[in-house]
Amino acid sequence: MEQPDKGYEPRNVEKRWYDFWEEHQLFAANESDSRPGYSIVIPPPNVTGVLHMGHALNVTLQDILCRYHRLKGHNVLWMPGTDHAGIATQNVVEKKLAAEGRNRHELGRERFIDAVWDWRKESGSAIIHQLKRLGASCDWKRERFTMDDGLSLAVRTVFVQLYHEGLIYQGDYIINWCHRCHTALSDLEVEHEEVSGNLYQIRYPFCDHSGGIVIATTRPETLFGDTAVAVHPDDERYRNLPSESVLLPLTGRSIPIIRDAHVGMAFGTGALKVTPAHDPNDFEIGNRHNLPRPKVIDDNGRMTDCAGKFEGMDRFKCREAVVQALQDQGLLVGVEPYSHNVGHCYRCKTVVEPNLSRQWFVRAKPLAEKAIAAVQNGQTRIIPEIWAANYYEWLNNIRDWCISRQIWWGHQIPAWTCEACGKMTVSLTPPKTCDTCGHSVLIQETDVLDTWFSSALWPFSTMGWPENSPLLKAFYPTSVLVTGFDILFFWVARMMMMGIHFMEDVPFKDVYVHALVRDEAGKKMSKSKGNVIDPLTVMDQYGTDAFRFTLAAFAAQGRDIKMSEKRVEGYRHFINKLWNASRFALMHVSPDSADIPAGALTLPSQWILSRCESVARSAAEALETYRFNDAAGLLYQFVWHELCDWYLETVKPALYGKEGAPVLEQTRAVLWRVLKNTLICLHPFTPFVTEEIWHMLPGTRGSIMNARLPRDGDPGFGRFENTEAEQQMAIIISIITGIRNIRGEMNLSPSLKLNALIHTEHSQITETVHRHGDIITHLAKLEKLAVDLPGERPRAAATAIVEGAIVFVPLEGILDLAKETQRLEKEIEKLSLDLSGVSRKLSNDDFLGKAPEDIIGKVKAKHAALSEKQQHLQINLDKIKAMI
RNA sequence: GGGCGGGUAGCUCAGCUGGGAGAGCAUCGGCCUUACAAGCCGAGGGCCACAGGUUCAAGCCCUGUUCCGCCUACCA
Repeated sequence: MEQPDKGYEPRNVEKRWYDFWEEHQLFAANESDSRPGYSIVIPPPNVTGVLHMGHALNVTLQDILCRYHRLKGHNVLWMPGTDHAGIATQNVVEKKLAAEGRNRHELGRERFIDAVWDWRKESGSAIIHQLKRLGASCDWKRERFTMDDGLSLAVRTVFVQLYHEGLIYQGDYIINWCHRCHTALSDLEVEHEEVSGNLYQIRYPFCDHSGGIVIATTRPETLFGDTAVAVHPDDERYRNLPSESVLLPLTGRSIPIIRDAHVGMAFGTGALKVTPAHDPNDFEIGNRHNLPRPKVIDDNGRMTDCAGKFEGMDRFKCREAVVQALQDQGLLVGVEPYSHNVGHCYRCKTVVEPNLSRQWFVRAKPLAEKAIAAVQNGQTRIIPEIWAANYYEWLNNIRDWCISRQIWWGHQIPAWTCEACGKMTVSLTPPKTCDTCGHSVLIQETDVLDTWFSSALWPFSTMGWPENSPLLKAFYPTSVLVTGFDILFFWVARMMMMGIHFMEDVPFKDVYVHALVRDEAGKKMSKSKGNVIDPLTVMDQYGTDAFRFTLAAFAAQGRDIKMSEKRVEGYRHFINKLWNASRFALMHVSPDSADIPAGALTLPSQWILSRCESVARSAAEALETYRFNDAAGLLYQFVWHELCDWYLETVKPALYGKEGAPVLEQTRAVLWRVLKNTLICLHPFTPFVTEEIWHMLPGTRGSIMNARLPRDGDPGFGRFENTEAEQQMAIIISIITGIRNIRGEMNLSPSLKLNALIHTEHSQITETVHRHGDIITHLAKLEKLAVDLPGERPRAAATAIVEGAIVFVPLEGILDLAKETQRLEKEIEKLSLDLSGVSRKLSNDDFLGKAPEDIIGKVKAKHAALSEKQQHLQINLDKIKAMI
């Protein structure tokens, strides 16, 4: 005989339903739909990428939002796509070539770019498949790529317009140069890292070779590019110098001593070597003093002819050699260990060199001002708000954005230089003639644009801009951008700038900034550290739903999420619990269960319906405010500890009871309704298992994705909310728990039937026990249950005190008197501690005079309850003691 | 140098506008009870980093100290 599945097996289920969703186009947005629109553009993963934890969190949160809004009845667009990731991708393909013993220079630009496209074709969709594994409900038919024709047109259009508006310019400036990637980098693409090096003190002698000025540097090899020594204008030490110039060591070149306020008098000797071509400050100083700016390190990291006999030497080798030479000549005054920050390439970690070169820049200030204003005036909300401060900070101090890169893979800058007059023509398409002189031979700029330039246009370029497309009309601005804080500046701020400039509206109404996923120890996951947890492995092992639920439950954490498989395992148990509870429910419900028959519902049914509606509402509220963890927690608590622990247990007698009884039909109907609504509420978090159960649930048709959330505004929603039922159920639960507690503490076998007597003065309790005593009898495994006004107490009884009542479990003959004495004493001690705290408050006139009424009332009630409880226990304790 | 976040149970973390300290995991005890041992029932466990302050009342607000982490920066 075929055994039913004991546990939930996600493997086949996930594949099956994902295919089903795609097949039925359930992810498709419709630009001519009248329903309220909801849109998200995905942060495009790099084409080189493989799914990591960061993607998993980011994509899961977006998917939860999209699925939630679909269940709300919205017309949802989740725009997917990938990023060409200029330097990163070029590096990957170059590495591949290197493995074959080739390099891009042999191939030439065109063939190299073809090779990159080929590579993208064969492996670029890996990341997309992995997103699908996660359940991502993107509208895949609309998938875009930052280098596809449409987006490339958008890039050129933006470039041309900004150029003509004077917001893009070309100029000679100090930029960050990576010798390995052989390109300029923007300031953001440089990672500063503390490195321990040396601070060298070098004497620059006066021209008569006497004395001199001692300067300090961490990069002695750059001295060949020095064109001055600078001191502070107010520095007394350098007031009357024997000479106004010094000899540059190892060269014999004479350089002037200049006065510039940039120099810090307190640092070292207060004298600074000025190397305009290789240091941003020195560059500024050089400009102020009209100094020449010779380059001493070339684009490959080797010394130029300026370095004399060191020409051609590697920059770091040269450093050693220069130090040695200086020492030989007695010009090295001192060396001290010095730790300082050094810039590294964010892609290949090579030490970057500040380097003078001709680059393209975006004038950022005017764009930034509007981006700041848009957040200040609430057009875009940043959530959590704390990140707005970082956003302002960066934009307020923004510097011009270096957008040109000396690589091949990317959008080639649409600028052409005239062979005849040397003037620039910037145009959407290759110009036939020079704008200035009309000459017809023009050469295109070889540089490509920073990858983030095209990313900055993503919210509107993907929707068809520069066309005024129906998609833009329907879905721009997008509802929310979900992203990690690591790209707040790289991406979010720049999308804001570009969106406002070109669309005259912000790109998104909300920005939800989530944490970064780290390993168990809180370290960044990286291949080199070997601490990477692969999301695919986790999904294989625990199922995608369990993984997604974990991510959602973690989403609240501040800046870090420490991922551990242990946690995922816990949530796998939850998925399995849901699975088993559903299996149980499915044994009892039928298509006829869809309508709840007229007639009074049993208390547990009233209660669970009330709870279900309340949880649905709270979970929805949590999602509306991006409190993913709260929503997940509410549903978890409800399913496990209310639906399973209490409701399913209370209704078993009815479900296994007499066929045809009204209570049976009723219970089946309630079970059906609660299960159905629970599945819908859970679906955004755990799409696969809920879809699977949905199809097993009689009376449902089609995909759960077409269902509607139970929520405010629905006809009939709220009609089951019932505070009285919740109160009565709370009484029953506390009585049962009290009796179970006695059983546990006394080590009484679960199979031993007990009697219980409840003393209470509260008619609500008396009535509840009278009407629903069967539930207590069943779940506390009682033989007899009675309720009475307080009076004669049974002999040798264990006691449980609950709010407003006292429960006796007579244990004549089996009560361990010593044990019960101990238990009661411990309990009383705990109570007196609580009680003394409360009493202190009530005897405090300040408290009584200043605290609000409701608080005082609460404390008084608390006091009464505690002392009543203590009294009861004390009486019992005395009684037991008398028996010993 | 500037800024930000965090220090709550053994572990990982919740704790919203101040009003009786929570969850999951782990631990201990009892249960194969007919959806589930990936389970059920129960228990123990916290000077909420430290020191002050504001308040009738502080995990929460203010000040300082300390430890950890991150971001940012042109002192060579």
